Amino acid sequence: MNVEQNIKVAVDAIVFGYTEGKLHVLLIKQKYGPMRGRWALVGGFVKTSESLIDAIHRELKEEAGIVVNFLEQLYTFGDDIKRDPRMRVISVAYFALIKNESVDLKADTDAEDARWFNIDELPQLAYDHQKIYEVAMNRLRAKLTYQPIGFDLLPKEFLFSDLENLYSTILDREIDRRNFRKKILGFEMIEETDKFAEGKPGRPAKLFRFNRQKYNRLVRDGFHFEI
Amino acid sequence: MNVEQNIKVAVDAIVFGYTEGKLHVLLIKQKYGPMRGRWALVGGFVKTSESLIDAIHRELKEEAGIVVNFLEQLYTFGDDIKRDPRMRVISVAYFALIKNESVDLKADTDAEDARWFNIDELPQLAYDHQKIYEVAMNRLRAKLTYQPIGFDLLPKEFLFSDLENLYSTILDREIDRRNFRKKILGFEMIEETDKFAEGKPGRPAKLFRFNRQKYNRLVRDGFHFEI
DNA sequence: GGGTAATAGTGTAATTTTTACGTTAAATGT
DNA sequence: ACATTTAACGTAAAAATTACACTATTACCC
Repeated sequence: MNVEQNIKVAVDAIVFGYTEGKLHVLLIKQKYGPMRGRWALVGGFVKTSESLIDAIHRELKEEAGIVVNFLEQLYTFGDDIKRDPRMRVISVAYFALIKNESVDLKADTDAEDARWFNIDELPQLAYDHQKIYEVAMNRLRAKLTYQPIGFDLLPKEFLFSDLENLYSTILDREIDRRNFRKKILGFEMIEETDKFAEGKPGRPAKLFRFNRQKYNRLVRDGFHFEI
Repeated sequence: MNVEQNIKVAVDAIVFGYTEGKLHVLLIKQKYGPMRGRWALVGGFVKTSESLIDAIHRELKEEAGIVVNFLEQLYTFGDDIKRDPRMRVISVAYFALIKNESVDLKADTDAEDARWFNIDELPQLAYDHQKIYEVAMNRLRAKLTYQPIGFDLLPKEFLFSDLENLYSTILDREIDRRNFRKKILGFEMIEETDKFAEGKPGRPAKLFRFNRQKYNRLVRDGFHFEI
């Protein structure tokens, strides 16, 4: 069978990280092509015999040298025929979260540079990547309230104040410390460690750990996370 | 620029309808190709200069002669390299709802037949369409609880008992009639008409109407629908 | 070593939301 | 007129959410 169609398929990933109390996005400076010099999401063309998920994993490794912590399909952008000026390209966008501790960015052939940008200081983005970013921010905010993805942005062991801060930063609203703690602890999916934070003024805070097994068990039994 | 890639892009729509208290899915009997004789979702290849959304609207019209009431992207299926045995095809799947009153199915060139199937009596589906159906059912159930999409499956004017029935059928759980009515009416987005149901035993029921403008206004003001 | 500044940690009462539940109302068919 | 069928409705108990302020533990400075 011969299908008369000339559409190329790309994958792009929007990767969020959280450092120093701020949300960041990973961008790659384009080395070639019509968007040379502009910053863009991690991404590239899918190979003919490669699954979409393999393609995005490959690009994350090639362009930034990272392995992410959470990854899911976001949306497929294919309504703007001219989103790539060279030819018809549709992009299957992925949404990713990474614990910043695990990040060691390394630029590679396709990219002149890979960098984290504070979301309040994003440069002008290539292609329709600004649109993808906006869809992703909405997904992040929505998802944060009904799935425990905040833990995928924090180190394995974290402070309650960090978690609280992450929520109030991303959701952009104040959170009552006591009620928040009560609620989260009530879920019984995070555990105290016997370690304490060091090098900060004030009373040292306990470190906590998210127990994904416990969470999965709860979900199996019909539990629904909700902030 | 020349990209070495030979992937074809298709769109498929899973269309839900609700008639006689049962949920139905629209299927097309394949006339040609490797799945000849099998039932499949509405769909086909995207044209090179056609947006994805135009493509799915075109297929819905060509293959079934329908205009749907609600349409959104569901997921892009592209991880199974052999989902189409002929060549590499990825499918951008759409999720659609239709008021059955407006349905007048007409088969066309690509399809030998277009038919509604009760979801409890689905035939074996072509390609990976069973998988798409399952993802869509999950989306339908989830979405029903946090967006007023039930109204997109009912006639413009409907009975409370129909709405209640729709919810308990799709969510597969019992619903307390009084609490349900109280909650829905409390949202102030549906209106009484001065008409009554006819031709049924028992006390005649009032017909109601969903007011989308009111709903949109509520959403603008921060309202969140939730059953 | 005592005071101050900084962050961590905790409980209770009021309000709101959700749940559970039974009786009367209006029509049709015999 | 009476039996059957579905519609319509309100209240009390329970649960969840919100609002709110003080004590605890450390480091630093004098």
